[in-house]
Amino acid sequence: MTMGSNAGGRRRPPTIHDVAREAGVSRGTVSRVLNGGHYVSPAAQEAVNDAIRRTGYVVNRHARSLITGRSDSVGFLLTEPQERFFEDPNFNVLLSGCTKALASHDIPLLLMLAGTKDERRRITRYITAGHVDGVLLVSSHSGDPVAEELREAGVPLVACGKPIGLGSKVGYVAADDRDGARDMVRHLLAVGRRRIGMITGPLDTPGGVERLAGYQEVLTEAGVEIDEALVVSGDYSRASGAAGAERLLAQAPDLDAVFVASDLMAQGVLTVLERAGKRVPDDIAVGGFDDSPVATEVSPALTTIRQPWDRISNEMVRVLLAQIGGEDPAAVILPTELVVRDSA
Amino acid sequence: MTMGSNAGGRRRPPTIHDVAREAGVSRGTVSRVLNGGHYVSPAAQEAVNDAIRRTGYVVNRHARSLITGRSDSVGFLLTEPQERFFEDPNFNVLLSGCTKALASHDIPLLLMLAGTKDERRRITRYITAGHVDGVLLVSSHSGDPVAEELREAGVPLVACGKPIGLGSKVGYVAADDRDGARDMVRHLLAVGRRRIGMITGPLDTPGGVERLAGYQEVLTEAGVEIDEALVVSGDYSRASGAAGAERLLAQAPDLDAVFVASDLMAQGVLTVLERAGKRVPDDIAVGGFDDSPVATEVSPALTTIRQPWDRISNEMVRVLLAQIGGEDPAAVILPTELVVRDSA
DNA sequence: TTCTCTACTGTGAACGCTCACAGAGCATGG
DNA sequence: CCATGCTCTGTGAGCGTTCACAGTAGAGAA
Repeated sequence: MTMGSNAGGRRRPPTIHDVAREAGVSRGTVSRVLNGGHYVSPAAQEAVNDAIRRTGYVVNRHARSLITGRSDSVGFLLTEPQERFFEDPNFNVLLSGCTKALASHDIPLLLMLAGTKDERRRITRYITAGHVDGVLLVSSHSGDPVAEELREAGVPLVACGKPIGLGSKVGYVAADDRDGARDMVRHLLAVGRRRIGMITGPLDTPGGVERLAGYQEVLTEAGVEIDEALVVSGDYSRASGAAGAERLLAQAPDLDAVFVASDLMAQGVLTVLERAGKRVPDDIAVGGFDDSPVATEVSPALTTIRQPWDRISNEMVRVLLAQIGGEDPAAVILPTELVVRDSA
Repeated sequence: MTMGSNAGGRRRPPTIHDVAREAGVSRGTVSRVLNGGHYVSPAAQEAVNDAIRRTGYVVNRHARSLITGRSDSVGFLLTEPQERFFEDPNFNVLLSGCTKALASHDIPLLLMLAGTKDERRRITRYITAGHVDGVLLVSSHSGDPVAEELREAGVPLVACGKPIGLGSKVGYVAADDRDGARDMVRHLLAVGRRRIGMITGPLDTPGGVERLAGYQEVLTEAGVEIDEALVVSGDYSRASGAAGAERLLAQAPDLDAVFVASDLMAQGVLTVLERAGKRVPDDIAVGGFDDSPVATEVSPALTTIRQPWDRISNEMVRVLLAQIGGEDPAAVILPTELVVRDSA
């Protein structure tokens, strides 16, 4: 234990050379041990590992990157209007999931927020210069200029949710929105509801469109007439959920259930219903989407569709690393799960 | 415009050598232009800048870091139980504020989440190996082993909120919790309340302690007797706010105001009060703390204490960069602001 | 003139690593 | 016996930058 507790001025850290000398082998052998250990004798292997432990050696990533051309880091890029995502608890789950999945590969995550035009320019420049090996993208909007530019530059890219307007050269991971919506509406039918309204997500995003499609499909299958007045659109935010509920109550007083495309909106809906004197689920059943933390914090607890955020983040990382490794971009659709609680 | 739109396989990017040749100067001169431009003639300056623009040159940070020993990147380290922070909208504001403040210095932020023991080990290793120049720390708990180890290794460190148990070698930036609490309680007194309860934050954190101290100070000054039954403790979460409100109502039915140490808890309080048939603010005034997004989403909108999160993140970055530059760790206390809305 | 000082420029030498290559040792097969 | 192949090891070069140093030119002072 000659290392450590050297408070203040840091001393020069051991290099691969020091390890080689300590282990009685050459730099090349140490390097081979560090990178998988192929073509290394067991004896050398052990000697090197011992030496690494004794010296407290940690690879200098800059030197490695300089020669390999890889940075061994990836960017997490958010080009959405940030308020929307930062308000959304799912975003944090996604971000932390990706961070941890990457950490297990010893790859740091660089957070990149593209708000202003200046930031967009800077970030594009940073990424295309090769300072990260690939990018995890959160941007459901169509025609995202940053994403488009990165795609053209050939940067490995994996989006969360199916991206609009980007070609086939980007991978993506998404929950099966349509199937989730189907499950929820089937459940509402199963508990005896017939006048089922819906508050959709933004309809310029695939997620928003798919959830609406699932809703319509099941009703059609069940022979329930689709009433235009029962569908209003929102943007996933609490406020838009409240607004949607008010419109819905006005347009269709005989509503007996509502499928809300996000839990956050559902929270707004519950507030409005309570104020309007409607009991949930007795008078009106409410189904959410996401299974975000708020689902269990509201009263009654939300029946909702769980998006497998942990799996989504893991898959995003897996697909991105594969893509960095030279594989073709993959599209992954993950199953959702109906979570029945008190609201429906 | 010979660059760009080279879809697929990236070509070798221009180096400082290419720029030098293009500008008709030496590598050294280009390097000097890149690093502040001292001791460079205006003519050379211009020639180099032109050449940079023509070639689309971007510095190779790995090569630079290899020789300077700096990484020109900083870590954002979260050692708290993550749920607590990820649930808190302020955390996102802090994170995005730091990211942007750093971006304006062209310094990437590496997100580091220390949950499991394995992650803690990995992160400590990563940081002490010098892969980041400094660390922005979110960890109000006392006796944080990761932070302690980093401090001992001499890593520049700036905490958000006054850290407990860390020596004077770490900088920190905090809001003036005590003063904020004083302002709120004075306001409650000013609107005629006398039986003022409090739901505190965690009392093993300076923030929690300070807010309680401010509450007690003002009541004492005002000659109001401090009643033990009027103070219950929470942990900043919605659920603990609700629980606190229930205890408070049981212990002190004549309560006419309550100062809640976070907006999130206040949200829980409002729910309980509504259910108990208490009108806010008529029967009971509610004061929050943070001015987080929920403050305006609940009804009635919360009167609260605004923490200057944008300034906090900017200051954290400023202090950290100064510390990396060799200055001594600084402690910065920023003023809070009373925001009067409907709940008190 | 000559000497000094300042402003500017170019030139190796690093930084710590990986990679290609050469070569050693050993077994196998003809 | 050499030829061939395999496993393993060491060596030199080079990744793209900064830094220390040497050196040039011109201005000003002695």
